[in-house]
Formats: sequence, C-alpha cells, structure tokens
Amino acid sequence: MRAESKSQVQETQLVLEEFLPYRLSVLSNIVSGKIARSYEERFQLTIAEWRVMAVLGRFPGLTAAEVTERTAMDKVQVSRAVARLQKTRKIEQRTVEGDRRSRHLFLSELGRKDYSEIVPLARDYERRVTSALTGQEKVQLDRLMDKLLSAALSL
Amino acid sequence: MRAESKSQVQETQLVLEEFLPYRLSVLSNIVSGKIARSYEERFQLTIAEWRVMAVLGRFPGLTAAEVTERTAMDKVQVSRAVARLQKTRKIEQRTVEGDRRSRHLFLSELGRKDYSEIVPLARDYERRVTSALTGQEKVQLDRLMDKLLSAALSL
DNA sequence: TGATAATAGTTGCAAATGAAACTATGTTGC
DNA sequence: GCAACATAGTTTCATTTGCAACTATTATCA
Repeated sequence: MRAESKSQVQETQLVLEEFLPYRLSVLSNIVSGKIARSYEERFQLTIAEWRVMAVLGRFPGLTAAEVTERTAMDKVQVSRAVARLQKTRKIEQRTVEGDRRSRHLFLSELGRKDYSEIVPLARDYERRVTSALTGQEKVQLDRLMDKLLSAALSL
Repeated sequence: MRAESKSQVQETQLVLEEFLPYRLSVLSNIVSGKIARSYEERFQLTIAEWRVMAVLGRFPGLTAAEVTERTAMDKVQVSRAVARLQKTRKIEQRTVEGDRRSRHLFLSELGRKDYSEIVPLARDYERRVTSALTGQEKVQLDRLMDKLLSAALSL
C-alpha cells in the first residue's frame, strides 16, 4: 500500500480543497480577477469587453456572431459588450454587404490604442503568473488543460 | 531557432485562445458548470450552497465565518447560501456558547442524505474528467495548479 | 410568389451579485 | 463601568446576469 499524494478521506466525504471543479474555479477567479481588475480600472473595460476587443484586434471585421464563436461568450453578452464598446467609441462597425442583419466590427483608433497598451500588460501578467514554471511545465500545463477541456466537453 | 509549442504571433497581438486567464476561465466554466448543473437540477442547489454543504459535511459545527474561510466565498455569499439552506431544511444551527452573534452550522438529516448522494456523484464526475490523464499527469496537474495559485496570489 | 422557417442581434424582466451600510453583540482600555 | 472599537452576520440598493421573447432580415421550398 503506497502513499497517496492526496489525503485519504473516507469515500463518503469530499475534500473541497482537493475537488477539481472547486480548485479550477478558485484558481480561475484569482488569475482572471487580478488581470481583469487592472484593465477594468485603467481602461474601464469589463472582461467581456476586453475579450471582444482582443478578438477584433486579431481578426478585424468579424461579426457579432463570429465574435461569439471565438470567445466562448454567448450572443447576449457579446451584444451588450459591443453596445458598450460603441458607446465608448472603442469599436466601429460597417454593415455586411448583402446582409443587413449583421455588421463587421472593427477597433476604432481609440480601441487600437487601448488594445496596444493592454496586450503587453496582459502578456506581462501571464509571464509573471507562469514564471514559477519551467519551460517543460508550461508545455505540460497546456497539454493538461487541453485534455481536461476535451474530457469535460465530451461528457 | 527552435520551434515553439504556441503559434508565434507578433508581440503586438494577443491570441485569446492561448491566454492563460482566458483558458482557465473557459475550462473552469465548463468543468464547474457541468457538475453544478447536475446538482442544481437534481437537488436544487447552487454552487454556493453545495460548497457550504461540502464543508459542513466534513466539518460539522463550523460558524458562517469559518465556512467563509474554507470556501473562498465572501461572507455575503455564505450568509445567503446559509439562509437558503435553512429554508430548505438542509442545515440546522445552534448558538455558539458564549457568543450570541454566531451559530454553529450542521447538516440536517435531509442535508446529510443529499450530501451522501452528491459526494459519489461529484467524485465520479471528477474521475471522468481526469480519466484522460495518467497518474503522473494528475500529480503534475496538482502541482501546477498549486504553483499557479501561489504565483497569482503573490502578485 | 408567398408562407414557413432560420438567423442576427436586441430587449425586457426576474433573479443573482457585490459593495457598503447596518444591527447586534463582544472586546479593550481607561 | 463605559466609550471606542472590533467582529458576526444581514440587509439594502444599484448593477449585472441569463433566459425567453422579440424585431428585422434572409433563406427555403411548395
């Protein structure tokens, strides 16, 4: 009988601090929360707005539906984020040729300015969070998250 | 110049799907969301309520403040979850000897019954999500999450 | 063509959330 | 003993969310 890495509690109990969904939730809240707070206060952006800007920075001209696909957000969230980003003049839009229901979305001058300031900030934050990991471990982390995600999705 | 595991995009852009806070958030939403939905519909429990029950199952008699410490929830969340759990008769309380501000909280008969049904469900779910990982990888995952968490906390 | 269904995006409304103020009780130090 | 402060937990209120219903437009096909 070998030692286990996790404390052995009776089968009939559950150790919350070791329960994967709980741990992921806590970790995600801390990691996302910290960076989010920094661009919320410095740029008046919610996470949803930042996500929309992030994909538009890389793929200018996406429609709201396409943004939805790429961000794991739902269409209501996207719609609201887009509305706020319009109001704050961070994005612009152009009707889609031949389909008046949707519009191509683009970062405005101002949006691109903010985007170009946030990107290094975000990269730097990520770098600091992962700085305790070796290169090996970072690769491993990617792999593990991919595996978990597809396992969870397939349930 | 060696190959990188992540696609190399210009320094000036950010690939959302590779950005750690985003990935963690998506992963956590999927992983926590699926299990949460199952006990939400089967037992009418929110995540917050389940967390409170989980710690009370293991540590009967905690006060609300102690539950707060152990769950990464804030005291308002705990207060509300406790109120709902009272109303649905899943927990009971007993005034703390010598301090009438707080009460010891316990799962009721009904609460213990639900708890004992949810625990195997939760364990099984976790097992299925991690079934794609080798034993080694599971250990690795624990280590990596710990490292990330303390790195993020120390920023 | 014209009815039916599908898609893009928005809005209304009820419920959930978060921050700050609040009540009640306890503690400390003079 | 009694201010002043601290702590436990609750409530209020404004904001955010999530879902379903909605409008507008486009596609299908009889």
